[in-house]
Amino acid sequence: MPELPEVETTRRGIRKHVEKQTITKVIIRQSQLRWPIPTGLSKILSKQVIKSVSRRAKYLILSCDAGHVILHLGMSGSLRVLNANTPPEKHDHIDFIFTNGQCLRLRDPRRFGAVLFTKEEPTQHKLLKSLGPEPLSKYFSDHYLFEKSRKRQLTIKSFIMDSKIVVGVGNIYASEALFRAGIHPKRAAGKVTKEKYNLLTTAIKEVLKEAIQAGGTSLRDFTKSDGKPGYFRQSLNVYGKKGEPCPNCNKPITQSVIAQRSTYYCTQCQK
DNA sequence: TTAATCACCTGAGGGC
DNA sequence: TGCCCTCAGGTGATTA
Repeated sequence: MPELPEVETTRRGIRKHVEKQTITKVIIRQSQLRWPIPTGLSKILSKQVIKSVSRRAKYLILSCDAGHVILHLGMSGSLRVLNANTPPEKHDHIDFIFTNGQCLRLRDPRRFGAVLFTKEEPTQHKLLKSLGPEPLSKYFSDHYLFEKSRKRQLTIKSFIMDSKIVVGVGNIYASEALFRAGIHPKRAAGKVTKEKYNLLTTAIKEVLKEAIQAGGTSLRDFTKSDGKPGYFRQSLNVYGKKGEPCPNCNKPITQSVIAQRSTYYCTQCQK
């Protein structure tokens, strides 16, 4: 399931194959994703050169002179670069065909992903303009989180998963970062101390950096752009480890549901 | 304004 | 082996 490290891994994987390539056409097999793929996309992108592949939060942005393609991988999406003659398989919804005979292919079994197009600056698109800072940027700090959290009653886990606060912290990495920082996931965000936010900020940055270096976390659905799995799963301390001993104190890991999401934590180490 | 819940979708896995 | 049910999860929309 793609979170920020998986999206960044994908961006790095496809970038060298896609940048400076000229699109000949776009083949849409299934337009009903999270939102319908814009009609006329093939005509708009025909003969366009992809100038850059960038990322904002979990959105990938393919930029060309005509505008910007905004891609979201949703829950189960993956992008691969392969020969355009490779027969599509089930759930291969869209191909961007290039003049060099290659194509960029989106597969998304659960169809929670999205393919959108905008002529405006992508950061001003309605989906992107209200997003919080990138967690690995200098704008994401303990001071920022502390100030944003004052008087907030929601749980700290929901708080750090709110993309208006900070982008890219999904369910897996929220559990892992809170464990590293020693913060109970059900604690009210407004009750967390400045010192704990310092630990949490560091933990979020660390866990995301490590996951990017490992090529993401492969659970059920995620493979990298080369089709290989990511390896950060081997570094998870609590996620998916209900009943297993805590790596710090050996007390069994607890699972409960917070904001409709499975949450894993140690009641001994996280207060 | 804030917080909680719903809806979308399909594959995996468990129970029978 | 096959069927049925539950669970998983990102995020915008809706509701309270």
